[in-house]
Amino acid sequence: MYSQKFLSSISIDCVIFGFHSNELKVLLLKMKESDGWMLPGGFVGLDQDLNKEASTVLEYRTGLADIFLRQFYVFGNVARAKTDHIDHLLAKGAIDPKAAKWFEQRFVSIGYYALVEYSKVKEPRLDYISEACTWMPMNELPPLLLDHGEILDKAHETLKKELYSQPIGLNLLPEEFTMTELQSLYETILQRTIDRRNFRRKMLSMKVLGDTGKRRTGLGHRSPILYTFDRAAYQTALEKGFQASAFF
Amino acid sequence: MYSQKFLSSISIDCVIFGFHSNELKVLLLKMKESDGWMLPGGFVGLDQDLNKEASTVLEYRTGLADIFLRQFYVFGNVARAKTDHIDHLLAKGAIDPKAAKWFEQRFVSIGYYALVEYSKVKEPRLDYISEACTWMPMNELPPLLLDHGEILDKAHETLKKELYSQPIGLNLLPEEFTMTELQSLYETILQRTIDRRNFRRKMLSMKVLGDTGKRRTGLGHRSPILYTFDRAAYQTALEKGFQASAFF
DNA sequence: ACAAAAGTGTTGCGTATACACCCATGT
DNA sequence: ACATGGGTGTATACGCAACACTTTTGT
Repeated sequence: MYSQKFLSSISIDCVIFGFHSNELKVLLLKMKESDGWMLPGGFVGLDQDLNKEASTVLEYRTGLADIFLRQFYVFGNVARAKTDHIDHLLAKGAIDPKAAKWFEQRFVSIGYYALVEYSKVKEPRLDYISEACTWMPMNELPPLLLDHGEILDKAHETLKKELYSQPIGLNLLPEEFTMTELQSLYETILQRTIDRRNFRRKMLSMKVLGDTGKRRTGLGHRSPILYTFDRAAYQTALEKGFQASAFF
Repeated sequence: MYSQKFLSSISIDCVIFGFHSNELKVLLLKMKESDGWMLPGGFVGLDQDLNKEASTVLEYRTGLADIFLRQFYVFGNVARAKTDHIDHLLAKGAIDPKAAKWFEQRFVSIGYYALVEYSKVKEPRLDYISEACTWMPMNELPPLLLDHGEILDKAHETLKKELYSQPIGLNLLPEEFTMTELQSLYETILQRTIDRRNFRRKMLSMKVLGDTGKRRTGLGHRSPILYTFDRAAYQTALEKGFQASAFF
């Protein structure tokens, strides 16, 4: 049973962001026998490191390993554990009654957010209490169960902040992309427009982009340059961060 | 017993920062029957909110309520729970053997850091396994048990980062202070020197300082102006943050 | 008078912002 | 040829960084 395999009272919730057709999307689970959606999550194996377990959840859902994944907040209010929907699931037979005790307990949930390349995720995997696992656009989110709406908001807020001190995009875009696509990603996350020319200058000054020499053709206009991320430079920028000393 | 009162597997560790005689200090517990020191911490009551419980720990140790207190990271590696020192404490009789099971379990610990006004903390309170609770300077830390050294480092690192996007000082300085004292706090946290004139200009431009009209006298030189924080402005700056849009 | 720290202003430089024109491509 | 988006440059403003002299106070 659960209690012999997992640490009790602790859960992990993952906000998995993807970017597709100019929209920021999140991977959500549609629960069986319920109108509500949830964030994919899991529990912590008795002999597993916490962060490792979070990437296991991620890998299970997306099939992707070595992905940008980061803790952003711990949700530990008593009130978050209104288990109405668990009762509902039990009543409907979606959860094994023997596991009821486990699911009815109060959980302190550690929130992680991940950035993944939309196109690399093939068929998000289901578990036995979910009837669907799909990308949902951030703009038109379905109703979320428990406090998952709040968790999602906080993740988005964190992502916005991180954008200012770190490069972002390596994990969200395909291998090769145009400057406009990169800008579109930034605009989507920040929810505002950015001047094209200034954006380009700023990005190039970061020295994390490599020009592939190639161009994307077939559009009804001038062919844009295809860029890649310079992995080494990107990694350095991630670790060191920007503008940490742009003060005093 | 513990397991009837607290969520299992979860602990809270608090890094409580204070500032005194130009040194950044941390409140640490000296353990009975051991050479090691620990961060003050606690567990989460079954019917208590997580953040609330963290401020309970803080209040218990310092006697202060309504203090700057923030989550900064969750420490959840399996390896962090080397319980050698627990065995030691048990052997020495410092822990009730009936509680052994509780203390021997693996904990995932939620790290909080707090900023408190050194002079407001009278006698840090002890518990039954600590023989001392005192302010220790960050520069000359004693040996810490478990992964508490790592936790402390991460807290300090976080504090440094936050300094760039938020005002800091309201919780660390006395009600009235000179510009030099404020600068000294910043220099101590950042571990570097700052130009006096630039610092003053920057601080005043933040509009969070109020001139009390008073001056500190009795020093062998020109009497410096005493400032206070404008609480309302400070609070706004905390919530909104600085330079969030100093990019694009 | 002297020592020690506080108060004050200016200049340069780099970076963010605002803004407009020409270029390449597919239809 | 034309429409559509891509590529490029310049001028301005603001903020950070560097830097030196005068003022106040206690001894």
